[in-house]
Amino acid sequence: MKHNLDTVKQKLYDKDHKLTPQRRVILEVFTKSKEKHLSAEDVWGMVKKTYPEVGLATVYRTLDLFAELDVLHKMDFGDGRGRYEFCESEVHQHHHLICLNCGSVTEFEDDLLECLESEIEKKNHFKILNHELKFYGHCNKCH
Amino acid sequence: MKHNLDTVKQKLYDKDHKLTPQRRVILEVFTKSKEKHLSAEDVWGMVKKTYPEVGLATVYRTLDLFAELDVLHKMDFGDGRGRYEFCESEVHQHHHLICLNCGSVTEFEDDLLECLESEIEKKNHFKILNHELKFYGHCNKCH
DNA sequence: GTATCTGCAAACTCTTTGCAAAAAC
DNA sequence: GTTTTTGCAAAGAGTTTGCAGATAC
Repeated sequence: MKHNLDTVKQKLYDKDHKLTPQRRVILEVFTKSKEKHLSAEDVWGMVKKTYPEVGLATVYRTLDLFAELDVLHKMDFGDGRGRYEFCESEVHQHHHLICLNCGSVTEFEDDLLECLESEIEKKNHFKILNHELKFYGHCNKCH
Repeated sequence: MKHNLDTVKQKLYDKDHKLTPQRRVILEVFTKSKEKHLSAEDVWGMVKKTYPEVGLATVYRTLDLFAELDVLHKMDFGDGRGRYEFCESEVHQHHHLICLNCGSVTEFEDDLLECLESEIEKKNHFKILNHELKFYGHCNKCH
């Protein structure tokens, strides 16, 4: 699932939403930023560079909307603010190593959980839609 | 690691904290409540039944303190409020199935991750202190 | 032209903090 | 007696909402 302007436009129109310059710029921020896990305030700061009059409320509303359309994925690293990144797939995200000292977030991929899921689903009568695995500890800079 | 009044008392005294009636009652709430994942407001509601004049700030401060002493473990289920439960072990907590419809939280145990950890530590130069695994989906009531 | 979207300010929720009085030891 | 702890009220952070004007199509 690769998101470009056209696929997002389509998703918006499918649900009677419009493509506004604000939404376009917010989307651009995510394609261009090298930091992946952006908070609303982060996004706002970057959007204002090309669109200074944008409101923070618009950023929040847009991030919400994009999360609803499965364009962005909302995460929580326990620091009291939501973080957003592009949805990797329809189903599962990758996982995160979170440094308790400096707060840095590293990603890693793993398929081990997939095989666990069907077992857990059966045992608990629970339909799994997504999973989230986080390791907390100290990164190589903070040893 | 089983926490009773005496072990907690010891932990408090070890760090020059005092055992107050408020702290005693808050601890009791966790031993007596059948719902395990309590928010500060939850705890406050239950504490007030036996100690009506307690302040919410005291509850927050006590939960913080207990988390620092590894008596309680603070969690986050993505609903914008912190949740607390007894620490299961010095190292790792169990994991959670979170229903996206009704918000119910079920627990499950699994040791599969333990074997993953040393591999991840080596590959990423990351010292893992704790991990957190959550499955989001629909519980048996909400199918 | 009409429904959606925006910016602003105000409201809201959860949590933290400053302070003087109270309590633990 | 000293230090920690408490309750209160006020402040703080992050997020949401109501509304009138603006914009996409």
